[in-house]
Amino acid sequence: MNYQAFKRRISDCANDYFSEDFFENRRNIRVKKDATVAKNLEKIFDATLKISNKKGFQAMSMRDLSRESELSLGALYSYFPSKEVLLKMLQSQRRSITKRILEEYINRETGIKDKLRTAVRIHLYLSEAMQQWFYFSYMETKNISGPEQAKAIESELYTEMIFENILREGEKSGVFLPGNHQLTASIIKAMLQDWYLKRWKYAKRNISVEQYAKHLINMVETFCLSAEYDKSKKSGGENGSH
Amino acid sequence: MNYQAFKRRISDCANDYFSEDFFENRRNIRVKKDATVAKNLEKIFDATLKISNKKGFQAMSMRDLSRESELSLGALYSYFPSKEVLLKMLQSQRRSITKRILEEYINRETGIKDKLRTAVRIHLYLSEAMQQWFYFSYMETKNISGPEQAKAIESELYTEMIFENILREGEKSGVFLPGNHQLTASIIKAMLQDWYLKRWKYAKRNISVEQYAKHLINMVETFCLSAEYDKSKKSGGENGSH
DNA sequence: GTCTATACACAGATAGAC
DNA sequence: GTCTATCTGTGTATAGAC
Repeated sequence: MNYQAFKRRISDCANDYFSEDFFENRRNIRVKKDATVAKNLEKIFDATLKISNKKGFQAMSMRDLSRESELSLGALYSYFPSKEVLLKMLQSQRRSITKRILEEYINRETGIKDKLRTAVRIHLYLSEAMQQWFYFSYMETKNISGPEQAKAIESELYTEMIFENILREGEKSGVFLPGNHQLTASIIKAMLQDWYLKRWKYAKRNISVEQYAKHLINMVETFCLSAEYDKSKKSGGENGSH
Repeated sequence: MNYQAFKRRISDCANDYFSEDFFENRRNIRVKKDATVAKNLEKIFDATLKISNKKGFQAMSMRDLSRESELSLGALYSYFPSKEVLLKMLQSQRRSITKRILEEYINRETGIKDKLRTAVRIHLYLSEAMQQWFYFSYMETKNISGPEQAKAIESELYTEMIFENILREGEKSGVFLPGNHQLTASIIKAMLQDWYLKRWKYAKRNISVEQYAKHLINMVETFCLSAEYDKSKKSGGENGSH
């Protein structure tokens, strides 16, 4: 599975505006026809991400959004009742996609070593395919009050737990070394996040998502794999990172 | 050098509002007496960081700041001509401190392995001592236009270069393995940043900055140290991370 | 469904008394 | 040096025509 194949695979389900998770938001929308809703919501969400990633969600005015989305101020407000709810809708729609795809790919793997590799790789691929949203979500949800922030934290811990569980399970079967798996999982998460938080840097250096994935997997396995499973380390292994 | 010792050491110079780097900002301040300026600037900066870390700098109104800093709106404006300049002043003052201390400690080391350890450790200690500002700087400077953003990027790359150079130098003397040092340095930076970006998480888990530093150094050395220098790996070394 | 015009609140910044 | 009172622009959100 490389990035190109991944991107083709998810392109169908990416515009799913009427999945279960999103459905409660449907009542916020005054417009009747589903096709119109899907088309315009996508314009609105895209515009929101584009502007917010330049100057922040707070600093984005509804007039900015109106210009970029090519809908009038009045029209915008028939898709959401307030700017705050717009953010909630965007978050719930994108989070739903992300969770579904991540789980789908990880559950497909059986070997524990492959599970770790796939988790790293798919997370990177996802954040590459939806870079604007991942960045947005990281930067904006911290400033939101109440239940929306709680969901952001939950989401952070959820991904982390995936890695922690893989490491723990791997330790039991002797594939991974014992250690502070929670802390290691946190740090893996941090490394994954850097890919979308510093996209400008890696783009400038022509680091592809494949290269980054390899380097990261190499680093994690060097640290986590127990001796008998660790074939590549200190031997000039084939993957070339070292 | 542990964190407590570090904190005592830097507490004197932390409130240095009249160093060279900051001096050009002195003319923005209408108030004459240096002692008054230092006292009130600290109140203003602290309040700015406190409010901004809750809801973002954009969302912080001057009335919020007035309340928190216990200075009237009018008084505030005798310390800076605009909200935008306030941010510049805060950034230049804190950046100046950070750079000075980081260099001071790293240059003190001679052995290359110690240099790496100290760079990691002092960066973590600094971001622990000035957590609010590190967080603020990360979250806010992305949304700023022009030269201020350029400075943020420069600062990011500067720290990264410190690590890249250490790894490169260590490779020459056979202490570190060859590899993509730039990429490894990026990732080290990401791991360092996680400490202040996810402070809430580590606090809740009672992970101390010492523990985090140890884990991180262990991880980096496992990956970078060449075989003959790597004594702790796969042998249940004394530091207990594995 | 989408538009234009507008209500109303609150932001940043200043004036001038003390 | 610090205060209160106020100016002026821009923000979110709505009303009502088409």
